[in-house]
Amino acid sequence: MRYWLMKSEPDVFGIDHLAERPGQTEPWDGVRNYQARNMMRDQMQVGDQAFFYHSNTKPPGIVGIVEISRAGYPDHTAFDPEDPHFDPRSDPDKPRWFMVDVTLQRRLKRKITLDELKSRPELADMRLVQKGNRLSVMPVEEDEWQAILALENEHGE
DNA sequence: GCCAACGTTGGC
DNA sequence: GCCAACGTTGGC
Repeated sequence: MRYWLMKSEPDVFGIDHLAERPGQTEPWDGVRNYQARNMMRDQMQVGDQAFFYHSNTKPPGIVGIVEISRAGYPDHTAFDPEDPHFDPRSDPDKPRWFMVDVTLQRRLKRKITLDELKSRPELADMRLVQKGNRLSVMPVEEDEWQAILALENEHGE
């Protein structure tokens, strides 16, 4: 079992949207970055867990935990000209983009902010806290995962 | 709203 | 294959 972190803008698709979906499950569609695509297509497995991170909001941070409930499969939004994530280069017979399904496991008791993650020496190696990071899907080491969960029960800054 | 960082595209 | 131009991400 692996651990991940997945970013989304709460105005576009946040944890409240996920909570309202049938089965609290939703395809993680629209990812158009090859590194993120490769991880979803090749590495994510059913049962893996991921932090749900809210980006482009004040303050950005981790708000919940989701489980990967379906492994990588073609992102059909790339085939639909009406869809904002349409990509004419993705052929249904040879899809360029992939997605997974995520199911809400639980919300965190409080948002663990990016500032807080940055302040922790044990998390300094996380790609999330490094300058210029733009990857929307990234692996999280098990010790980092546990360290972040431990923060949940501490007071915020 | 700004803009630094970074990924992608395409001319050469 | 290089790299300038361009588009996007995402913190601030």
